[in-house]
Amino acid sequence: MIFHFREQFPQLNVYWEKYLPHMQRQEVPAKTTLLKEGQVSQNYILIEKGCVRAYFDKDGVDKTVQFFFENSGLSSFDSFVNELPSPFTIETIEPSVVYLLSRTHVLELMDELSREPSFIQIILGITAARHKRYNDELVSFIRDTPEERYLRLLIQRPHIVKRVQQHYIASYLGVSSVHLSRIKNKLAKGREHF
Amino acid sequence: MIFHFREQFPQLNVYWEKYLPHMQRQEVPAKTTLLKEGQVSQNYILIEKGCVRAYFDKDGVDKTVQFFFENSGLSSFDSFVNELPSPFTIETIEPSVVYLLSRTHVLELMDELSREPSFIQIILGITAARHKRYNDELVSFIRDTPEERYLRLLIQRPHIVKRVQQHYIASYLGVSSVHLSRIKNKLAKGREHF
DNA sequence: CCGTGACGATAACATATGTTACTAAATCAG
DNA sequence: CTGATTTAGTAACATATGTTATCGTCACGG
Repeated sequence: MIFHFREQFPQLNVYWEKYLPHMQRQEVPAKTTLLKEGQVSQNYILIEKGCVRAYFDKDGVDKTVQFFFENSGLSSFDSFVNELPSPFTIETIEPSVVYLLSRTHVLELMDELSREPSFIQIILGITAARHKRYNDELVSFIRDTPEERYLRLLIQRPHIVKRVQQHYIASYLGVSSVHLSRIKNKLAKGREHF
Repeated sequence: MIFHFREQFPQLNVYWEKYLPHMQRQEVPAKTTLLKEGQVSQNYILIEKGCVRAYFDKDGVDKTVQFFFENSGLSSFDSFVNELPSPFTIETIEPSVVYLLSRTHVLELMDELSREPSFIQIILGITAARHKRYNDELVSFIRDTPEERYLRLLIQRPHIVKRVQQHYIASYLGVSSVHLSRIKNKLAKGREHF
């Protein structure tokens, strides 16, 4: 779906730096669409500054799938690799600075990378990490109530809650923004006995 | 999480057949636990006949994650590979015939397999297919109502609905069995105008 | 053949969540 | 700076879903 590995695999930074001259730098305001649902992803996106979300439309309602922050890279995986219509939109949440690297250059980079002795380990590591992330997300949807999912987010990834507007958080948790307000209210009441 | 690839990668059958002598055949009744949540998975499981489900316990309630049928193999992936406690239980739904292949032999098999020229393609293919499956499942949970998920199951994997008891289906869809009854009832009423 | 238990349907009620509308505060654009 | 837009909170009501209890059917073992 989406992959981002710069922060997990710093040994790759040398490659990114080598390809910097081929990247297109963009300063964009909030709510800028970087890739539209239904279009073919042409660029791998690296975030230098700011914050981005991936979402798709269901009967006119946004469904947020994931958030991305500085020093991470992403693409609509299947769309980018196989030149298929992307199943979701990628849009900035804050004013951001991003670098775009075209498919051609990414393929070149991959080709170089494949000569790296630890290529298999890197690919397997990336794959396993990505798999674990999606899997944990799925299990959380199956197992947890929205309130539990919110608490988990607060504990495990508090920067997201601090930084992202609440209606996006609600959309990510799978509830309406009204209901997220209720959840927060209920949790606050639970704490006020102290 | 769980992987099963025999049906998708028939070119691997020669390997399974070679290791048949090392497999332990078991005929077991329905509701037999093959691997218990919290224990370390010691065997890769191949289903010759019957039907199996993976589930975990949440506050005393079953949460079914996946179903498996004849000619597919499975394991609790992370548990089997990294010798960790399995996050879920694997249990037969019907009287079944299964073959168990121990970790030692699976590792031997993998070692042989890695000399196969198309090893990378096979691994990537397996990984990509597995990733797509989990991803589709996650998207369905985010996007669809339980009723839509049930319709999707009816259309895309009708054999599951035909073969598996309804409370397991309900658990898999993420609703109570009472509510699944309501959904079926509502759908039946929608159709009775014809 | 009978009793027992598993299964699915249904009803009644409880709780969770969505929807709409309104308000106040914060943020943005000119 | 100021009006317009965005955002978060709240209330009231509607719908979805869970829980418990009951019932009829069916399969199975004694």
